[in-house]
Amino acid sequence: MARRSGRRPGSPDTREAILTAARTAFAEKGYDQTSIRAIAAAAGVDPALIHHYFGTKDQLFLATMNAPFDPAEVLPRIIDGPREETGNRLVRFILTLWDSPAGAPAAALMRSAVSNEWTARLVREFVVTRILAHVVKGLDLDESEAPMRTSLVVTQIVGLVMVRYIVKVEPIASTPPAQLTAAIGPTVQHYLTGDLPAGLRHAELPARTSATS
Amino acid sequence: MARRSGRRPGSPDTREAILTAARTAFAEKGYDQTSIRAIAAAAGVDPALIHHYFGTKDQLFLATMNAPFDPAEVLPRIIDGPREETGNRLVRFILTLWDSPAGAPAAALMRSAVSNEWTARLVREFVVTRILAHVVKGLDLDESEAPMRTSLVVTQIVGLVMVRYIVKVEPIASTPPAQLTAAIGPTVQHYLTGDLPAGLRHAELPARTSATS
DNA sequence: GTCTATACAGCGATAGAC
DNA sequence: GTCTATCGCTGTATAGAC
Repeated sequence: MARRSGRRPGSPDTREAILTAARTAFAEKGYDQTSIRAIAAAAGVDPALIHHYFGTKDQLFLATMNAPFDPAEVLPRIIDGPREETGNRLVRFILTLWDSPAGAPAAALMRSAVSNEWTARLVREFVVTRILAHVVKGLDLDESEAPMRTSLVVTQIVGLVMVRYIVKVEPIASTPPAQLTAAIGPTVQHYLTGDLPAGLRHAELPARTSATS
Repeated sequence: MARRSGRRPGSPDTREAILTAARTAFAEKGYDQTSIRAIAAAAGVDPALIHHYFGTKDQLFLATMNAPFDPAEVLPRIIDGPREETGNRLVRFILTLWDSPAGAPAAALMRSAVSNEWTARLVREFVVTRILAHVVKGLDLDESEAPMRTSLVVTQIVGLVMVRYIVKVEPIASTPPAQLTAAIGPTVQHYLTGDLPAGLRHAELPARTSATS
């Protein structure tokens, strides 16, 4: 948890020091803007050691992504409970995740997904399939509506995360989780189980736009 | 509009060629990931010419930002009309802006704001103050509620833009603007004029979180 | 195991020849 | 006006000495 401060010659847990330094660095700057040298400096080790332990920069990034949380253990906290409060539980889960140490890899992933194609794919598969797919599945929705409902939920969640943790716009960045949940949870709930406007109920997506002005 | 393809020795409108190439490059890669050399190659000019015309890379970026649209001309399209449909008009405006050529600078700004501090400030001031502040002002809201309502709107708008234009998650990325407006407009409307949960009605933001788990 | 030294590529920016 | 050449810097990655 604590960042390595001084020099650490001959430390046995150099590997862990590199990992934690890499986590915070990636979380703050994103993948592209984080240099191996900077990670090495923060960890108090030599840059060459990083390559020695983890190989390439990509492999190091993936190593920091491992085991931020266990989906099987955490999913019930979103799924179990009254159906009408799934939105609240989802928002609350997101906020507690990001406010915890496990939020650092998530921040890194978000920051990197914007300018990096393969991390963007990681986001889609990780967040969408590993979390939201299970949540939606437990709500016995019309299967043809599920993708659109999921996407709408993603817009609200991604926007919340971006504004609160990445761009840090006030007052959202300083609002307590409980109140934020009360404000945004109902929106997510509506996207999950509320009425969808006619036309996007089913997955019929016309190639033409009808009215834009 | 069309990207310069071949070589253009001695062209009189080299400046414009550079600008359009820069716009699309910044829009696709963001500020940091776009190199002067890449822009020059796309425009079919020499890298040194870019410095000659625009000075530094920052100045070139700012030059591409100029005049995507005129707020004074476009704001009435959001403000004028029934108060209960302001959310719809706002979402529709965002979608038409981003689907138009003027969306390229906006995309560049969004992509860059994530990893770049001074472009993030640009986003906050440009989008929030130059657009949303005027919209909110026209709704005769409780002044103490305005910042929180604006922030909530920003979460939904930013999320929509991120999912549709930056990360391009389906089916949102392919949904016609009209149907997207119908789905998300009411959310924005609710954040603007709907009931806020007790506790964040006013700007009293306790430093402690009350209940997170 | 750990670190010094360095190879190699790409960046923004500048000077100056044509 | 346009382009060649180059400087100074930073990045990843590797080879090899201790």
